[in-house]
Amino acid sequence: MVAARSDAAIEKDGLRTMPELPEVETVRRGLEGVLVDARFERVEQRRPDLRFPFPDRFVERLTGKQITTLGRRAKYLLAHVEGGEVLIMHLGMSGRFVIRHAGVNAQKPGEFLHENGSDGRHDHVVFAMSNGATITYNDARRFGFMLLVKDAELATHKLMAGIGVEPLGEGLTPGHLAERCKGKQANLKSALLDQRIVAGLGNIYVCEALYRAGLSPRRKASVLATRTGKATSQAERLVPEIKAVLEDAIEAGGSTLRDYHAPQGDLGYFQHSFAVYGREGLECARPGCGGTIRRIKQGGRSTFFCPLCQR
DNA sequence: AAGAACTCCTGTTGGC
DNA sequence: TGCCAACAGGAGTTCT
Repeated sequence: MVAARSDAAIEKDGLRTMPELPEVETVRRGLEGVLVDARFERVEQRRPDLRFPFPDRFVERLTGKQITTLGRRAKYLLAHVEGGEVLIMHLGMSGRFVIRHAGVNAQKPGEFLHENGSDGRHDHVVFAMSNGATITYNDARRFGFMLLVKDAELATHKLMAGIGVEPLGEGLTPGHLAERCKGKQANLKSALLDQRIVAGLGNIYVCEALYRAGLSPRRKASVLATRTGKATSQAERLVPEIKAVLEDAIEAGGSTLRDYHAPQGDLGYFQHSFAVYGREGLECARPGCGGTIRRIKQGGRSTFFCPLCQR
């Protein structure tokens, strides 16, 4: 439970963040080098389901196939494979990939996969690639999943069809937010978590973006739009902060990858420091504010914010 | 129709 | 010290 961790523990280990857009993008970059152009030499599926059942003939449909590209949409990883199918992968809450390179840190028989004490019992899928790399998908909570769909059906697949704009693309503008939030009675927090409005934001980065923008998570989403649906100053303020907080996090994840010389390629969890998330009871970091970070529940989830400078 | 509540899961944490 | 309930949350599903 991140929020209740002691300051000392946070100081020592940093916060472990759930996979939101920046984490998924970092995982994508980490996997790209070992997946793209390689073939699945062996695919091991160790249980019938994760969050959803694995696709029919999952192993057979991948084995021997070459991966052409590894993309990302919202929090989904999209591996296009030879033969016209796309492997859709979602990390859920606790999903991670561990990369082992041939001759460097290849797994020996009976060896524990993780240095963190895990005994490998949550290692659900293993990809042995033609380049010698072994990629293991580990997911304790099994909120993640893998699906296979035809290339041509990806765009209309029900998981993809309704997804909103990519926040780092040109689609996220104050005008877009205004249009989608006009008249919306739900609070700002819920609206920004809604994947149909903006893709890839999760609990943490919504809290952080609202903090940076000085907007209260309790305000109605309709604050972003005028009566005629034009962007308000609040929307103008929020959009650049959403982009900035995500870019900062991707940059931090990038440093994690660059600094990664250790034998364990554990992709999926990165240590960040946040301005509000997990900081209940601590002083607001905004110069001159002096407020105290509060935690409230919105939609059953924790929201962290400063009641003094977020209005 | 929009929005809230419920559901899946397991490791970690805090209270007693 | 051990036991157990509460909690973390993405997102599909079900409810109001």
